[in-house]
Amino acid sequence: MSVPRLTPVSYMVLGLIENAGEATPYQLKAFAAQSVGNFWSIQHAQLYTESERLAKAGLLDEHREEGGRRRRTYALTEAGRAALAEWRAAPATELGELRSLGLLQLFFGAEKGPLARAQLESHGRKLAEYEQLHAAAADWLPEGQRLALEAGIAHEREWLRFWRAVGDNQS
Amino acid sequence: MSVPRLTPVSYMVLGLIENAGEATPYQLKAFAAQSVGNFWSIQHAQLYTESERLAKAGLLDEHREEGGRRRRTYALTEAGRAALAEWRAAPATELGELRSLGLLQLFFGAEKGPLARAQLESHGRKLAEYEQLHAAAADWLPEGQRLALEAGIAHEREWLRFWRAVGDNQS
DNA sequence: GACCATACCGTCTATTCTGGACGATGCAAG
DNA sequence: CTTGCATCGTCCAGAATAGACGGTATGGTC
Repeated sequence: MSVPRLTPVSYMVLGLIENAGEATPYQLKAFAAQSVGNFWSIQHAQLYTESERLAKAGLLDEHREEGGRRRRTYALTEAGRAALAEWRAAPATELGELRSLGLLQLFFGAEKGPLARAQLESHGRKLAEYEQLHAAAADWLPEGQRLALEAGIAHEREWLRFWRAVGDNQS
Repeated sequence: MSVPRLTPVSYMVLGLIENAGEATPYQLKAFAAQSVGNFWSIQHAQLYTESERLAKAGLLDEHREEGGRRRRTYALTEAGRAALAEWRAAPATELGELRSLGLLQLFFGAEKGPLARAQLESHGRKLAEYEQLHAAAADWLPEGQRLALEAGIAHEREWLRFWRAVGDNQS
């Protein structure tokens, strides 16, 4: 019940469980993989440890299957709901970081041509994936999730512009 | 001399030291803060541990002041130079992640107005900083570094577009 | 109804990274 | 000479990562 530090990952878990009503860590993994994981990925193992941690802190309610796999299913407690609401109500001012390996290589003087080609390939693929997702899901997705997806699309387009420019004026 | 896993941070340290010729971790911290740290930040403590690790691996040469602060100064060895070159020659295909706390809050249903305002403020500030840096340094910066800065600027502009749109069509 | 392949699911370990406290040294102004 | 600030380095607890490993359920096939 003691309240440990809540990290972005904590809120991710709380938020995902709020969306789902209740879920096992394994299910969270699947939800995350095709949504929030696209811009904030985490290790699957962490979903297990984080859920447990949040349960210990009284923010999640845990109950476990009797037989078989003994799956743990989690749901929000009132305290969990409150913590999530409180976090949402305090707009973040922090900025993300690009953390692009390709950009790092460029920064340290890698050859532009091959690097641009490699990155264009990857970003092109990712953009196509996002666009397909958007076409399929845009009108039933909650607005925040749709907007997040659109942010992802916009940044992928920006990366394509960028690497195209890098690749063009090189040899 | 055994070669441990080299991480992006390893190459960052190697690259920074290559730029500087030789440097103490404390100096690296200063270099990083105003350049590569803008898109791939690390803890200052890690510069000390990573330098030591790389020295143990034979990629850096370490020598220590006799008196006073007993600063350690590092320089690339041949092996270090080679490792860096090898890394640069293998173009990364990985993609970065947005990892924006604000986007996370939006995803999970935070109110758009206040969030957009907070983010616009932060991104506006950052963009101004980048633009000033670009104006001051664009023509003497190595090309890769200049391009990285321009990537940062472009993405900040994209964020501003995005959060403006989010803030506009809200209540 | 034994078997096998394959999906489903959870845990574990080693290592790295983060956040931030803490403390020491050096320098300059009063 | 002492006080205050910048410089500089170390340390620790806890969070996160990478990925190996192992167990459980399911549904064919022979």
